[in-house]
Amino acid sequence: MGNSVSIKDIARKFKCAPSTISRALNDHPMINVETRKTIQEYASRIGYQKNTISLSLLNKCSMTLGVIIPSISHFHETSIVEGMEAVLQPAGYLLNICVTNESQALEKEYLDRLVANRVDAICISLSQETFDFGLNAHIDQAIRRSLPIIFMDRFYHESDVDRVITDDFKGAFMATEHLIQMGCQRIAHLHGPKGITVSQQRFKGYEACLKKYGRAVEQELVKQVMFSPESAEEATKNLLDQAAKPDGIFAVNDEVGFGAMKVIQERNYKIPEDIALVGFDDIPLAAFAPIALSSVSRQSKKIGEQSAHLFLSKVNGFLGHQQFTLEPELVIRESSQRNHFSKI
Amino acid sequence: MGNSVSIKDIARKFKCAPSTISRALNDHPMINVETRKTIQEYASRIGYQKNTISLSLLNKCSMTLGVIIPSISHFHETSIVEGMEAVLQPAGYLLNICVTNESQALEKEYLDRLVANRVDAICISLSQETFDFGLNAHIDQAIRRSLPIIFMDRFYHESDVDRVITDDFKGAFMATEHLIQMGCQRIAHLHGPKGITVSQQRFKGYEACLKKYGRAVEQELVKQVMFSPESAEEATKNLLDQAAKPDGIFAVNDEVGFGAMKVIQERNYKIPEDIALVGFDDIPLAAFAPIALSSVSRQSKKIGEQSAHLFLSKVNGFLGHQQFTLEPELVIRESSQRNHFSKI
DNA sequence: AATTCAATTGCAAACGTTTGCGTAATTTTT
DNA sequence: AAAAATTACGCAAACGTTTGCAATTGAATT
Repeated sequence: MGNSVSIKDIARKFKCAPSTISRALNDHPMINVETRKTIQEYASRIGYQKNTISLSLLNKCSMTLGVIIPSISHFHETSIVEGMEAVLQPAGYLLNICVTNESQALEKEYLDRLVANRVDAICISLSQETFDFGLNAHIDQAIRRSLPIIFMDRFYHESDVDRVITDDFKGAFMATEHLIQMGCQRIAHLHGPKGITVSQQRFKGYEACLKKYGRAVEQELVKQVMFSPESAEEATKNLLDQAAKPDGIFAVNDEVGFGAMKVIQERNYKIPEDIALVGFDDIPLAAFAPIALSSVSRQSKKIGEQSAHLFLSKVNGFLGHQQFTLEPELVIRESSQRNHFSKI
Repeated sequence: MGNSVSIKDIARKFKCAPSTISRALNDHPMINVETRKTIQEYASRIGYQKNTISLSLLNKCSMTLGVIIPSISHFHETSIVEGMEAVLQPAGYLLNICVTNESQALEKEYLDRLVANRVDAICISLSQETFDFGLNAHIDQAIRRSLPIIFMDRFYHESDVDRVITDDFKGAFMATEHLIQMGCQRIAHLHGPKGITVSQQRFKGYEACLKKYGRAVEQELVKQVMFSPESAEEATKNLLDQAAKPDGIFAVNDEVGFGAMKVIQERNYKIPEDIALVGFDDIPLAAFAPIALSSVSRQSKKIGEQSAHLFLSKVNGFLGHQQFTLEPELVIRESSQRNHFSKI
């Protein structure tokens, strides 16, 4: 930091102008080949490292992408980060990652800080607070200063915006349809917390699918859960305590699916014969479950990759907005594959 | 980026010097209260945002911490990031997160880039390649230019270095001792990939504990696994196929513990009565397992917090190196609590 | 009315790098 | 040998901000 060597220091050493050093280090054509060699050797010997801060100031680009996400503790978010990094590392970019914990206030503060740091763009998954109450003023302001904003998962304004999302509705639809095709007559849904976007989308997909097949949503087959084991287990117990039990369960995510599986097994029901089970997110542990858990993949890594590509295209001067909706993918495993054993 | 408004622009607008604007915006005492108000109002109206890049250049500090980690897909690493952010957000710092995928080459490149960006310090968990082959030259060089380097998990040089780690050896020891106290006579270990540091540390803890209780490591009770479901299941099957079966299993991590649990249940052994099971890392899903999985917590979040505090202390001028070793914590759940049911 | 003092504001340098332009030195061409 | 062209390097401005010091203004003191 304080004591790092600069181009000026090297210039003093060689009694020449800083510009000469700069040109030597950057292989400028108009430089004597001998001088260049001498300077380059000296620079690498003392471990000179270009100060990119001054370059950012000069070029008005920081080679940094700001990433604002509500959380970083789930497979989905870390996969997004992995996807971004895979694309942006080779392109020479760094990532500034900010976690908002679904708080609008923090999101606002981070956004300001990233703007102050002049990141080249921001990829954001809106906090629940921002999303629910439409508190977009800070985002709008950022867009107005023509900072590229790329939305992931949660967004607003259908058309005038860059975004990369997966179709949660469709994923839920697919999961439910799959259960129907496996012969399930009474399909329950473990509904996520009301306030959370994915909960709502996934319920709607479930609802729409039932409707398509001429079935109605039965209140007693929809139980709301928190994203905690206790909650998932309790809700499943309630489901199984009812007179008319479900023979299929679509869980809002894999964690909840795990809780359901636990209770189902404790009650000695067979999965998938008695009750078929499908989760969501396709976390790595889904395959590790006692009965490998069927799940819907959100293509999380692809969201990161696609967002990064969108960013690069904007850096390279692409004008106009781009919108990508990635297809969810149903991964069928033991927990719902009813012909699994009979086939063998 | 290109079109953002600067202090000079505002100065032109008010026909005064940039320094006046600067002082007004920073509440400098030697400024007319009227001027200040006018300027501040105008600035906030047009959404002026200070360019911190120029400040970084001037103050030789970027208010950014570089974080280099081998992976970001596990609970451990994301918790570290969470812990850091919790401490550093209020302090006004941003995080540059770089994922090396255990590659020394990438680690090197990221390190260079972070140095070029003049981050105020780097928190690093060495890549396996760097660690195994002692390819520390790039790290040493960074240290020599007096950039603060804080090691997490993997480090070298016992004393001349800042580091925050958890005692994996001790954690493994505790897990094994717990199984012994639960009355297990034949304790197996599902050993992680040979090359990985945690595998080695955890095996050593297992070994040392057995030794303390006058038992030897039995080759046929130690099976090596990859961190994949298939591998964990296969190894467990091998264990259970043997004539002398284990009555306790210490798995190198929770994912492997899940695989083991699956096979044990398939074979209709009872957990924990027939076979007690302990994992490692205490991932959130451990509590969701069909039989809630006992596990050793690495205090991942605390690693992040402590590293952040260490960083702040160095920023504030603390000289000399600091070394923290956090205590692992054994979380006992159903899978190993043998008096669990009898007590009720 | 001359002088001192305080209150505001301006000037310029600094941070590290790049780059267009000018200029000197050297070589080539007439 | 003079003119032109080429080569290699230096100068200075620019990016946006802060800050010590100088300068200006006006008021208060002698």
